[in-house]
Amino acid sequence: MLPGMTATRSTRQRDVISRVLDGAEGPLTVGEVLRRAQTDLPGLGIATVYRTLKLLTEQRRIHPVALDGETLYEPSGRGHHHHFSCTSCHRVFTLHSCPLSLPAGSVYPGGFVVEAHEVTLYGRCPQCAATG
Amino acid sequence: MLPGMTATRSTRQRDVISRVLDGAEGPLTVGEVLRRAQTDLPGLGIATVYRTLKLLTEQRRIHPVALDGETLYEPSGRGHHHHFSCTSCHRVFTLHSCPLSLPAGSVYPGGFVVEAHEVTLYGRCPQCAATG
DNA sequence: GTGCCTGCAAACTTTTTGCAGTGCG
DNA sequence: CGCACTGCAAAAAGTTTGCAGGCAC
Repeated sequence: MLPGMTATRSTRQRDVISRVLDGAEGPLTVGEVLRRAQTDLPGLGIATVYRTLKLLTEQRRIHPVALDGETLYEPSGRGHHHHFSCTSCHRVFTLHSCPLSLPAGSVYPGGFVVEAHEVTLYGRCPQCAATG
Repeated sequence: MLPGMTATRSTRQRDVISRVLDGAEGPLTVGEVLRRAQTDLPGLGIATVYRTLKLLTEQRRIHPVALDGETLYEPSGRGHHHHFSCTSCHRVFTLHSCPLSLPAGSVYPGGFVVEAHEVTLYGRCPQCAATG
């Protein structure tokens, strides 16, 4: 480790929070991370969740997803993907295909140099479409 | 007017806030709406901005746009469009073309019934691309 | 044993609500 | 002139920070 750097410890809290995010079906809100992590670690505090999400984000192990004005978190390194937000049950799903062909470096009409893109689809998830 | 319904009045505050949104180059944050509206109406309070944005949203005259965890507002009825968020100057622009062909009712791989979609492009705006 | 990490509580920030006065219709 | 609307201030909700004790290493 470089001089001046501080160590980052492995703790039960951080392990549980990472595991919750890794095992989720899609990105989670702060509250949802807390709730799920507390089933393993009842005493876990919300401040630790915020601090850990910030730490993991700085380490690029997870990243925030802005959706409907909420900030959700999901693990990084799962490749390019997008999200589907169900207007009925309000769950968010991860979509593994991309409907868009816009490689980084493309120039969009008007002179906008595209570095990245985000697509969110809204509608009814398979379950809600069948039910409703 | 139907019985039980309450009237909605036209006021200087509402007019100014609507005008600010109509004249903006892209969607605005609550704080930005307040700041711009106050140049015309210095005494305007933040509570009135929140209440008016909520009212205009219920009337479908404007709608919220989720972007980077912030909620921005823009006028409705300007047709299908998307947004470009500049990673350098952090301004948000409105894009008048759509890179995506996904009509409402399409079924996306996995059985997701699409009602709407949102695309956000990230990168450098024409100005920042030229400067930087 | 050292000092990073945690839980709790207090401090901030952002959004909502209550209330008395104001002004639209 | 009645009552919806506004500004102010307090309340509620969401996020960050300070601190004393606990635990990883």
